[in-house]
This record gives sequence, structure tokens and C-alpha cells, in this order.
Amino acid sequence: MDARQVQQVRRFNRVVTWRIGALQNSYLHRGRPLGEARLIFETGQQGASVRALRTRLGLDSGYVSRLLRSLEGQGLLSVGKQRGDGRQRRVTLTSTGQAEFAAYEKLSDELAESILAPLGAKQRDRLVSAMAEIERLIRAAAVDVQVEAPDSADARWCVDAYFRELAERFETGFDPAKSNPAHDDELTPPAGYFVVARLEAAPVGCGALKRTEKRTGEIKRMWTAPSARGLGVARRILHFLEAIARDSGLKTLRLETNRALTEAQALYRQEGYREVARFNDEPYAHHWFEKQLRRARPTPGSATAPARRSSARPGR
Amino acid sequence: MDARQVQQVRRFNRVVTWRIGALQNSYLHRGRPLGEARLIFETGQQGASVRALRTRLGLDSGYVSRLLRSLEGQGLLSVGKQRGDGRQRRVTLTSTGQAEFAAYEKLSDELAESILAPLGAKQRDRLVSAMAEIERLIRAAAVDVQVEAPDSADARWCVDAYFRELAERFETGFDPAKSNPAHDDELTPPAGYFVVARLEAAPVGCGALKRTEKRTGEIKRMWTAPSARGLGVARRILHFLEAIARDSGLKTLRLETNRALTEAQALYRQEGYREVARFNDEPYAHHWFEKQLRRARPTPGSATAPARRSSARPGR
DNA sequence: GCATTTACCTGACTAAAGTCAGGAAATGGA
DNA sequence: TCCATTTCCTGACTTTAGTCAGGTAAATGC
Repeated sequence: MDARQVQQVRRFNRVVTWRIGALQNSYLHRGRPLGEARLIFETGQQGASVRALRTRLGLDSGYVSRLLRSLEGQGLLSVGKQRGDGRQRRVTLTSTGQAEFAAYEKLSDELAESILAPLGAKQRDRLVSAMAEIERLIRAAAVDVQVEAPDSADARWCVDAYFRELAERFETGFDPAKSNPAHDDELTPPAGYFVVARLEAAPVGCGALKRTEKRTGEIKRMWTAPSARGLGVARRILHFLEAIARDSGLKTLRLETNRALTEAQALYRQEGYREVARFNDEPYAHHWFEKQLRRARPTPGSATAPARRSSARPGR
Repeated sequence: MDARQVQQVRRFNRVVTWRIGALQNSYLHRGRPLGEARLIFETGQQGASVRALRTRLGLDSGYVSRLLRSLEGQGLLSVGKQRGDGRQRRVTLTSTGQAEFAAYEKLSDELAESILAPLGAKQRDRLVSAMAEIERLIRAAAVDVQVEAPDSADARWCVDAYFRELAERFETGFDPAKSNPAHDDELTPPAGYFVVARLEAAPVGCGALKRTEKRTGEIKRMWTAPSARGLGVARRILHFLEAIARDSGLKTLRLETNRALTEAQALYRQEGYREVARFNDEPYAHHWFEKQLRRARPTPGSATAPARRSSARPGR
């Protein structure tokens, strides 16, 4: 990896994290322990479930409980049962709590303003657009791709959303029943693989690899959630699937696509897929692609030999 | 201030600071309390004085002392007297400590690499250049301009560096004795003002305002340290001096400059100074400029009505 | 209807972080 | 020489953050 790039990232971490982090601490406690402040902030105007707070803040269940009792004692929030499931509890800010929340909002604004204030108009514009870029790319880097059972809740959710989008975008509409099927067992290892991309635990895309012959596989179900487009999610999924394919001895990958999906075609071409003659009878397809896999390509940083599972799970 | 810009800065703070901050904590502990880790890191290979550590880390004197004892106990560093002043103490890493330091360096690299790793080459380039931009601008925003006595240590340091630079850049060399003088009392309020720009406590530029007539003043001693060029320091100083001038009832500002200082001329022209006929006999000058001040100009964010002193001082 | 599981709470801890008052040694100015 | 100041250290705290092992009530599966 390029050492100069690494140095730049380190300098950035140092300057930005120290400076903004320090400001954030001094601004955002308001005389209150940081944990409590974060909890108020995270609860927000619409309230939240205890579980959501726990996972979003990454805190121990007992600890959150204690923070909640303390804030309840200060009259800032109330905890009640969730409708539907009496085990879960719903946290809501009282009116005092709302006022505190508003104060934190104001401080956040002031903090942001204090960063912009010393700069001239042109410098501000540049700062803001560089920030937007970094935010986008850091989010992109936080996307996590994992193999998953094709009948898991998130996998189903992705596929449903995918089919709904196809129905909307294809000139002819889309009926899954009329399309070439890919059954769950064809997408379950070792016959095939279904992968889900996640951003902060929420699914934002999927893709699948189906083994069709000894040395040939097909890419299916490539989809990115609208909220996550422009982050390179599809490319990450594709690289991940290719790495799996390579690992399991495939030499050739194929896929078909509809002419309405122009951005998909652009991706495939960029990634080295060549258009070939129709190789199946998929009724919704207009274009057929193929790529010969090479072993261990030296492109740095792409998802080579991905771990099949990683990442920490919620709290207890 | 533009609300969209504020929102973008807030999003950035949230996403980037949380993410990188969290990574940094998880990476940089190495099983050791964060305070100790930071101290090792901050001491570095060349060592540091206790005072420097205290101010750089912003910690209580007693606390630092305790951390030092603990690390000394672990054989990671040794604390000895500073040559010159026997009260001050100098912290140096032992060879074990150096090894720890190297390990932290390596982890910092790895952290940076982990941020770059999931991205493709093009995305990396964009991330890195956006980071460079932000680092630059955040540093620029952290520059702090203050009125100061012209005989203070930092003021002297700046003026010396300024004269040395003039001697190097003027075709004819530069001898302060031959130039029109500006005595300390002429640059001390209310006769005049000397301002020093600082970045993280280190002086990085200066400038002065000298009242010459009831309604007319002169800008002198405008200088930016080479290490801080491109951050808009000179512009900040100029705005600051103009605001003071306006506050003290001046209507006209004048200044002269040498033809070798092209970037200074560009700044003055940009800031609304018009070239005028020679108004004094300064032997080193080739260009004379003048600007009519308006009251309370609406340019947002420039240093209008600056506080004469601010910013927190060290710890105890 | 009963065993499990889930979601949250409580009590009893520990470690880390930070604060404060006072005290000793070195220095510098009167 | 003496006194005020600076620099650092020590001891005695408090607060915050976080962990862990149970425990209870609601929901779920069989």
C-alpha cells in the first residue's frame, strides 16, 4: 500500500480527530457525563427502544439500564412498554428532556459553525465539499459483505426489494415466476453462495453466485439499495463473489442482464466482463456477459480471499 | 451561516469522528489504559519535557505525574533533569519504551491501511486528497490571531524571521537599520498594535498597525512562517488589523512593499488595496498601496470586531 | 401448559480518568 | 540572602465507564 497515502490518512486522523473530538467533548457534555448526553442525543425527539439505544451506542445492557434510571430520576425521559411486545421498552423524552435535546442540537450547530466561522467563503465551500466526499467514502469503506443463508430475513428483504425494483424498471414489468429461477439450495454453499452487504448493520445490497458447471458459475441477484448507491457496494459484492468463485475453482463467470439496467452493464464492462452470445433462455435478459477468472490477481485492496464471517454482534 | 453547510459539517463530525475515533481507541490501546498509550505516543523517539506532555495532552499535572510513575515502573521510560533548568524534567523512552512506541507506530499505519483497504484505487485517491484538503483547512481554522506586546518573545521571534527572510528575498539584501523604523512604542496600544498568529500555541505569523495620522494608519510587519503558508494566515492577520483600525476610527490604511514580495502584492490587491503614488521614503519599497475603510462591511465570517484576547491557557 | 428464549433490570464489582490541596526542590529577582 | 514563583510530585479523594452474574416478566415453540 502506498506509504504516502497511509501517512496522509494518519495526519488526517491526528489533526481532525483530535481537534473535532476535543471540541465535541467540550461542547456536548453540558456538565453531564458523556454517556448520559449521548443517550439523550440518541433517543431523539421520536424516542427509541432500549435495544436500539444499546446497539447504536454499542453499550452493555446493564450500563444502558443504569443510565436510563439516572436520566429518569432527573426527569428527562420516561420508559414505557412497547406496544405489541411487552418485553421491549420504549424510551421517550419528557418535555424537560426535549428541551435538553434541543440544547444539544443547538450546540451541535454551534460546534459546526465554530469550525466554519474562521474561514472565508471560498475555503468554506471547499471544506464542506471535501467533508461530503470523505463522509461518502468512509461510509463506503464501512460496508461489510458476508455470505449468508439465502432464506435469512435480510436476504429475503433484499431479494424482495430487488424484484420490486425490476418490476418498476423493466419495460415489460417483472414476474419472478416467469424468470429463470434460482432456488435457495442452489445458492447455499457449496452449490452456490448468497452474500449480503451491510452498512451499520442494515442490509444495503446483495448478490449471489450459482455454480452451473464444474468450472463455470453465474452471478445473480446483484442489487444495491437506493440509499447506498454511489458507495461502490455493487463492485464490492462483485469482487467478493469473484473471490469466492476463484477459491472454489471456477474458471468462468457468466451473467445476464436487462437493457434497462444500464449502470449494471457499465459495472460489468468495467470489471472485465465481455458481452457474449445468449447462453440461456432467460426471458427478461437482453445482454449476456462472460469473464475468465485469473488466479490471485494483483489488484491491491480488492476483497481477495474474504473471510466468510466477521464483525461483532450487538450487546447482550 | 448557510444551514446546509452546517448540516454537512455535523454529518461529517458524526460519521467520521465516531468511526475513526472508535477505531483509534480499539487499535491504540494494546491492553494499556489509553492515557498511558497516549503518553508513550506523545513522548516519541526524541523524548519531551513533562510540561510539553501536559499541555499537548491537556492533562492535569498530578495525573501526568502518576502516569509517568506507572510507565517508569513498567520500565518504558525514564525521567531525568532538563539541562539548564533543574526544575523541569525530561522524559525519554527506554529501549523497551522505544519498542512499544514502534509498535504503536505500526498500529497507526495499520489503522490507516484498514481505512484505505476496502476502497478501490480511484476511491482511495479521492479519499486521500479530500483528507489533505480538510487537514489543511482545519488547521487554517485553528489559527488564532491576537494582539500582543511587540517586545514579547514570540513577537521578536516573528520579526527576526521576517527580517531574515527579507534579507534573503530582496535583490539588495535587507538591513533593518536602513529601513524606516517602527519602534515598539509605536506598535503598542493605543498608538499601534502588534498581532501574532498562532497555530497550536506556536507562532506562525505576525502583522502590525501603526497610527500615522488622526484618520490614517499603516500596515507593517506582515509575515507568515513558511510552515504555515497556504492556510490564509496573512489574510486573517490583515482582516484582524483592519477590524482594529476600523474600531479605532481610522478611515485610511496604507502600506508599502518590495517588488520581490509578489504574493503579498496579490493579497493586498485582492483585499481591495489600490496602488498609489509613493507616500514615504522607505528605501526598500517599490509599491505603495492604500485602502479606504468602510464601517461594518457585511463580508461574513471574516474577523470582524475581534476579541483582543481569548483561548484557554495550559493546565496547572 | 410448560420449557425456552428474549428483553430488560439490579446489585456488586473493577478499572480508568480526573481533581484538588499541599509540599519539596530549583530558580530568579529584590 | 530571602522570598516569591515555577515545576513537578504525592496522597487522598470523586466521578465515569464498563463488566459480570444473576433475576424477573413477557413472549414463543412444542
